[in-house]
Formats: sequence, C-alpha cells, structure tokens
Amino acid sequence: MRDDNFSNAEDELPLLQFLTYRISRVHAKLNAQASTLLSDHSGLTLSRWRILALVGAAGQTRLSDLARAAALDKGLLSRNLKVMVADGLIDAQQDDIDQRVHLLSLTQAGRSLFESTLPRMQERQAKLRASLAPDELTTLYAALEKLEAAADWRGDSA
Amino acid sequence: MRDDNFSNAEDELPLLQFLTYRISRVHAKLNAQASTLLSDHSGLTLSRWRILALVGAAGQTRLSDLARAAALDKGLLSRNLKVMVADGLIDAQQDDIDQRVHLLSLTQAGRSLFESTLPRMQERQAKLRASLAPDELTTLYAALEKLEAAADWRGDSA
DNA sequence: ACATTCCTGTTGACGGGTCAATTAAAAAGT
DNA sequence: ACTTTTTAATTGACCCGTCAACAGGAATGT
Repeated sequence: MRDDNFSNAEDELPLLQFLTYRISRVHAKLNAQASTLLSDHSGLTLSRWRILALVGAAGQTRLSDLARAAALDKGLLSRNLKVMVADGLIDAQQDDIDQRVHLLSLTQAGRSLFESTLPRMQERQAKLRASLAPDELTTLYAALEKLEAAADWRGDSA
Repeated sequence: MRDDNFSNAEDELPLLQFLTYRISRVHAKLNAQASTLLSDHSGLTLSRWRILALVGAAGQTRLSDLARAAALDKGLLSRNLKVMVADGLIDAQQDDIDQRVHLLSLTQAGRSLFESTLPRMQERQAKLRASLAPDELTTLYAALEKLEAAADWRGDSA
C-alpha cells in the first residue's frame, strides 16, 4: 500500500550507505535509549551520568582533568557540574594551593546514585555487546579505533 | 612529565570502554571532520548536505517522504529547507492535488553544488573505508546494523 | 618586583537535534 | 452535506554540544 519512491530506500539513496550516516543513526538511537533509561530511573541526563561516573572512578579530580581524560568540553562540564553540585550529587571544594580549581568528588548521595545506576547501565552495555558475535565485537572496537584516527585527518594537506 | 590520575585512562576509567561512549566519540569526530570539509568547500552544513543529497537522489519528493526515508525530524527538515529555498538550492513548488505539500527538487544551482560536492564527500568516505581492512568493514556494517536493532529495545519488559 | 605568558574555570552565542503544539488540508465515516 | 479523524508542514520550546571570549590566578623569565 506504500507507493512512495523509497520502498527499498537503501538501493535508491546512496547517502544511506555512507558510513558516517550509519554511525550517526546508531549513535542517535543509542543516545535516545540511554537517555530514556537514565531519566526513567535516576533523573540523570546522559552527560551528567558520564560525569558522575568519571568523578566516581577518579576519586577526587579537577574539571580540567576530566576534560582532558574524557575529551569533554569545558563549558559542558562547568554547566553540568553546577547543576550537580546544586543537586547535592557532587562536592566541589576550593583547592588550597590553587585558588582557581575546585576539587570534585561525589557526595554520599552522588555515590549512592552512582552505585544504583551503574548496574543498569552495565546491564545495558552487556545486552548491546551480547547482540554481537564475540569476534564482531572485537572487530568493532578495532574498527572504531581506526575510524577515530582517520577522522583526525584534516584535508588541508594539498 | 604528565602526572595526573589518567596516565592510562582506559585502565582507570571503565566508562571509556563503554561501547556507546566509543561510538559517541567516533561520531563526534566524524561529524566535525565532515562539517569543516563542507563549510570550507561549499558553505553547507552537514544536515543541509544530507538534504541536498536526498533530494538530488530522489528527484522530486515531499518533506514527509524525506522524513520517513531518512529518519530525519520534520522540524529539522522544514527549517533547513526554508534556508535552502532562500539560497536558491532547492525549488519548492506547490502541489496541485494536495495543497499542503510542496514538491521539492534541486534547482540548477542546487544540482551543480551537489555534483561538485559529491566527489569530495565520496572521496572522504573512501578514505575512511580504506582505513579499515575489507573484512573489518563488512563486519562493521553488520555490527552497526545489529546495534541499531538492539538500540530499539526499550527496557520496559521487566 | 614586574611583565608576560600560560592555565583554569565561567559565560555567551550559536547550530544541531528532539518533542509537542498548532494550523490547515485531505480522507473517511455517518 | 457534515463531522471526525488522519496527514502535511510550520513553529516554538528546550537540551546537547562546540566554539570563542573572557576574567582571574599561577608560573615563568628578566
């Protein structure tokens, strides 16, 4: 009953085979899945969950360390951290020797939220990984690594 | 020299091994690469390039067809199309039998921009693909397909 | 001591992308 | 014919993410 031009879209639209396009779609879907899962369960956004996990794993850090280690934007971190401090998830304490930095750590509430959320997230990751054959997974990791390197190339060399 | 907590970040921060996180990073880098390439060469944004390619391949379409075929948001399409019509890249002609729809097609300028941009984009895609071994590439496609399906799962079943 | 340079974190501005509400037109039901 | 229900497209609100500008504070060099 569908009579548009796209009944077999992948044949008709070469764009849809572009690698970047496929990755973009997968990313969007994974993002949406994680976001609903997080907001249903913990009221966190994806960024804030990542920050929570990073601070949780690092113990006590500084914003700039997080930015470097996880390749997150300073501004994004700053804004999210402000909210998370206000929400009582993260403690930001002025550093004695460097007046610019705040030493970040999880509050008790932050840690317990982290610990209650982590299993669900790990379970999701496990489900995702389980949807792939073992060798597919290792190849996928390798391919992503190579693509990330190839994406660093800037076409200014001619 | 570097003496922070993240000298071997991947060991210390399990988050960084999360599949979704890796994909997210690759996506961001690919996005940035495509965006600079496009704006350097043609002044297009990534969304608009995609729309240009979709309309170019489809011949004459309607907004809703594009939205369905490429899983793009209606609002995003509408806004971008307005700009592209104003820029003279796309022709939007009122449909005779359905007063709501605009029949979209490339203008001459749109087609020539498409044709001058396509090779560069294909070249980039080729470079990206070439960074992977042939079997890695096919596995990557298969894995992305499976992941996309797994990402459709909503955790409301328990 | 002082000027310069570097680093840290905050803020503003902007495009990308999603969702919901709305308007208007077509199709379907009665 | 008229009401109701779908569908097409636009618009507004909102968050995410990136980039650039900025305002201290710290390090460096002289």
